Amino acid sequence: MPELPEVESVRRQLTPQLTGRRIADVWWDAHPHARLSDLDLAVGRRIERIVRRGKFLLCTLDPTDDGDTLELVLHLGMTGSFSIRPTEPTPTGLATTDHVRVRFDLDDGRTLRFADPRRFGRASVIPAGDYVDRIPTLATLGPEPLSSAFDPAAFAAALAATSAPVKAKLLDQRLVAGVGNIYADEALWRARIHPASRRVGRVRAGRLHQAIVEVLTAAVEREGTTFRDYQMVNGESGRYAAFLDAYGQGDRPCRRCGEPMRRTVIAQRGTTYCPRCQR
DNA sequence: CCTGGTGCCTGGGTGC
DNA sequence: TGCACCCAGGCACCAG
Repeated sequence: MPELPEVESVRRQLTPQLTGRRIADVWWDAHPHARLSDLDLAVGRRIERIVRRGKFLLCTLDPTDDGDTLELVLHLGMTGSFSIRPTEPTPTGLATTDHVRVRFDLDDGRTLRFADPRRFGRASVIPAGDYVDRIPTLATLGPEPLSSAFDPAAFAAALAATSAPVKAKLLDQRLVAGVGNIYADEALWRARIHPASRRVGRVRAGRLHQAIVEVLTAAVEREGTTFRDYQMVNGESGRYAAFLDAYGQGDRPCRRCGEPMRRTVIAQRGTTYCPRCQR
């Protein structure tokens, strides 16, 4: 379940490996449900830089001979991961046994492999910045939580504007970008807000804003959380799992008050919270 | 527009 | 041991 800290960790590992490299060849999975499109357009292009927006990785490609600027958009979904290894001398397509969905053969004898067992990830080449038509979620993405664009007053106003459970709003990506199930539970625990709460006033919104920033900052420092599937480009695990206070702690006492943590379902997502100190 | 519900996908776990 | 079933969840899509 790669969320902002995990995707940021992947970006930091990919950037020195891929920046300046030219994509010599691309192989990809023709599965009918694969969320892969126009990857052939990346052939011959050089990767100029990689930025992250929410849970998306955006790779800017150098202009084509026709002067078009394209962008490679990557999303890890639930189970996506990247690895870099020497290009196989005899290309045989994809190694489907380990769920490789895309192979980007680079100009330096190495291959970037995108594996994704559950096929929830995506990889698309689009005209740079053309999100409204191609990737609506990216077009309506909320502010980056670890930037000055994440404004407490605007966040409070957005929380007050609608009546869905606060956890659903955190998962929505339009109020704030990059928060998924793990860090939603963590931030709500830290802010002492019940995940099903439909009314979050200014004071609690301020606490939640601060909790989101703190939790994501701490998780980025630990290179994210490895709970099940996520791993980094180098195959290592994120180290934040040992610091989780809420997510996956359904059988433990609350680390703040000792009350047994409770597990429920909110917004169709498994949700763990403390019934005593999250009101 | 807002909200909640379903489906997509597959490995791993559970219960019989 | 085998097998049916269910669950994990980011996002697209749909209905009310």
